[in-house]
Amino acid sequence: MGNGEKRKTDKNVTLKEVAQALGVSTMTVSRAVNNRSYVQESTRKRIIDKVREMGYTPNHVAKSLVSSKTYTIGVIIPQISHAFFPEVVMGIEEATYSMDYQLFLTNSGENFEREKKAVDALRSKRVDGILVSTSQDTTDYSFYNQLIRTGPPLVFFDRCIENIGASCIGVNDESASMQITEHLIGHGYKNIAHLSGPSRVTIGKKRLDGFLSAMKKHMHAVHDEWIVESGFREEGGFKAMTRLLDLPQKMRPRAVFAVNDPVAFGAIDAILRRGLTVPHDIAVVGFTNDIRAELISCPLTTIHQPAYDVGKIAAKKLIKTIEKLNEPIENVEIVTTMKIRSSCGCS
Amino acid sequence: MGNGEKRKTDKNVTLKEVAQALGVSTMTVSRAVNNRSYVQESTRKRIIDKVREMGYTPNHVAKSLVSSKTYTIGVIIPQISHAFFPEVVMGIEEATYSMDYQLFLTNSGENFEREKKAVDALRSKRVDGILVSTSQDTTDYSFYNQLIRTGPPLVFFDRCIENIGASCIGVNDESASMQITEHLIGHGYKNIAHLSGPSRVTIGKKRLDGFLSAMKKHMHAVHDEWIVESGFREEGGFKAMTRLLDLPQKMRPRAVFAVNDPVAFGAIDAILRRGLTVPHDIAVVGFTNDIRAELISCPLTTIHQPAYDVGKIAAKKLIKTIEKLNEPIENVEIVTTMKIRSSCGCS
DNA sequence: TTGTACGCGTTATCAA
DNA sequence: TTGATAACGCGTACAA
Repeated sequence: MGNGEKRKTDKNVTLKEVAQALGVSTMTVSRAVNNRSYVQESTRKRIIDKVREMGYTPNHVAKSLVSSKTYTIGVIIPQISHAFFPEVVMGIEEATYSMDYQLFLTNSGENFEREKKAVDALRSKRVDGILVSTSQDTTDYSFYNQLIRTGPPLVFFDRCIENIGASCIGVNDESASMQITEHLIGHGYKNIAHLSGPSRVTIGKKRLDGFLSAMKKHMHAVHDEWIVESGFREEGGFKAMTRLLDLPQKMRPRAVFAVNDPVAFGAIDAILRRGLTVPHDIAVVGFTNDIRAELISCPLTTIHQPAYDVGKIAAKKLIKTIEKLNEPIENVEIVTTMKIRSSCGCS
Repeated sequence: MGNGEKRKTDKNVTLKEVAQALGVSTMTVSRAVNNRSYVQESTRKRIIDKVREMGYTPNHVAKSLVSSKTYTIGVIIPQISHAFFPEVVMGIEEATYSMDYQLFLTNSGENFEREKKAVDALRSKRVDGILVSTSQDTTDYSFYNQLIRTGPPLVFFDRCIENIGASCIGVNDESASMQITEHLIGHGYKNIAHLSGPSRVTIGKKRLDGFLSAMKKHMHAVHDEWIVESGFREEGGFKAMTRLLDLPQKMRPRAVFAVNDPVAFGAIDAILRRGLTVPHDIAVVGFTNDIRAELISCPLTTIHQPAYDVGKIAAKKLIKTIEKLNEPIENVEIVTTMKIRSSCGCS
């Protein structure tokens, strides 16, 4: 194990070292490096050359300490595995890249404790702002209340806490839910159930409300048993659908609107395992337009959410909030489109 | 525009402020906050209370400046949109979370210039280490050569530059490619083409080599026209397949091994648009086990890459390299499994 | 045009 | 057990 390799020069080159090598002051080097005026062209050139030669890289840690600005934002997402979120992250990344920020990615795994830990870590890292989509068991609004009052700028995306003093970038959840429910109604379905998200999460509440409005508008009864809380994941959809399937035959719904596509997939799985078919026995629609939606054996009718745009707009909004003094607090609803496929039996 | 809202107290509380409020020195507060010894239990208690009351959060920027340690790693991925990478990121996130690091996510978009910019930005942020999967047009090894010599610890994952002084965490690309090619051969296929990744990217080279070895071993001819460079994305797969389909009938391959699943999807698309079918006219196999692989109308035979594990192991390796003095440089090959479905016509 | 002094928030070190 | 001082690398404010 002869170790003939050169020891790595672990220390980074500093302005001062460059300055000493050149016999000028640190400030002159600083000015040259940052393209400030009041540097003679000749010395600037000497300095830039030396900087290259010595492999100097500016130390943003030190810069941040004096400027209390890190050009960094923190992103907290609830589930990397739900395909919607990576696409949101793409949009965020695009915005941060073009505006010269860096992005800390954290994942709460739908767990509020982990979400709080992430917030604390990000604050300690002195991020300039935070982008959050709340976990499904985030209940303690006072946490965000205080964060918004005392912490860095914050923007919610997709899953928001509204009217708490932060902007929210999402989609038209309520009207889209109404639209897709009415689509079912328009094709003759009357007994429609809803696999709902946790009602304390905005999008869960809004999608439920949209569903209920549509049913009410068309004067269709909604039995209590037809609103089943499923969470946001496949397993939850499977379980919730199982409960519906266990209802007495007469009470069983003829169609199901799931709060999102993963839940719809779980529900479809439950239906098929009972030996029933979609949409013949039970029609199913979702919300998201997950990449799998059009590929499954009975392609899923759903609402397309422009995830990339949500991310990009949210990140831009956050950065504007960081950089401008009086950027207004807004609730932005990006418009969705309905994708009609065969799972609703409407074609 | 009445602005009745309270101005946000933008300044963070510092150790010094806590100290002054208590009439002790900064050091004592520092010691108490960091659970060091030599602090009287009574004063520790007073301090902790005050810290809570004033809402103090440690400033990691300042900490990092003195310790030159940021507990932060940078991750550079080539394509967020390829489903493989978000899953890798999940694994990385899991590891960083459990080891108390934060993760900067950057996306090169398969562009080497952007990749270099990302590296520079990460270095300026003084990350403790970097995790890279190279872009498909990364050619300038000297860049990484220098980075490895003068920069922070670096670990490659999936797409590596080997024997350059950094660890590489990937899968058994060559043997798996050989395996899936032999699977085709074993079912009677002789005229097999390969849609290859860029040969300068390790995984492109290795998968090609595995393919060639298998063909050679079974003494099947490989015409030059049957090796078509496709890149790593669907469009590339579509184009490359089109070239194969444009060959004179007698030269047309009977089966195709694509460098990854997106390319296979593009190829299948091209085949179907010609009015041909898979696997009846042309069999197709891929590599990745993308989430869509089993869902498409003719489910894809492919190699399952444990993306989550790749990410988790790579991040752990990097952090060990950061924290230990003499962590060895390794090439880790995680074992894949073949998923046989109908696209190869072997069932 | 260039240089000097100081401070950002924290910790290591040494003194009390 | 506690405190004073210097240092981390840089930029602001001012002086030369």
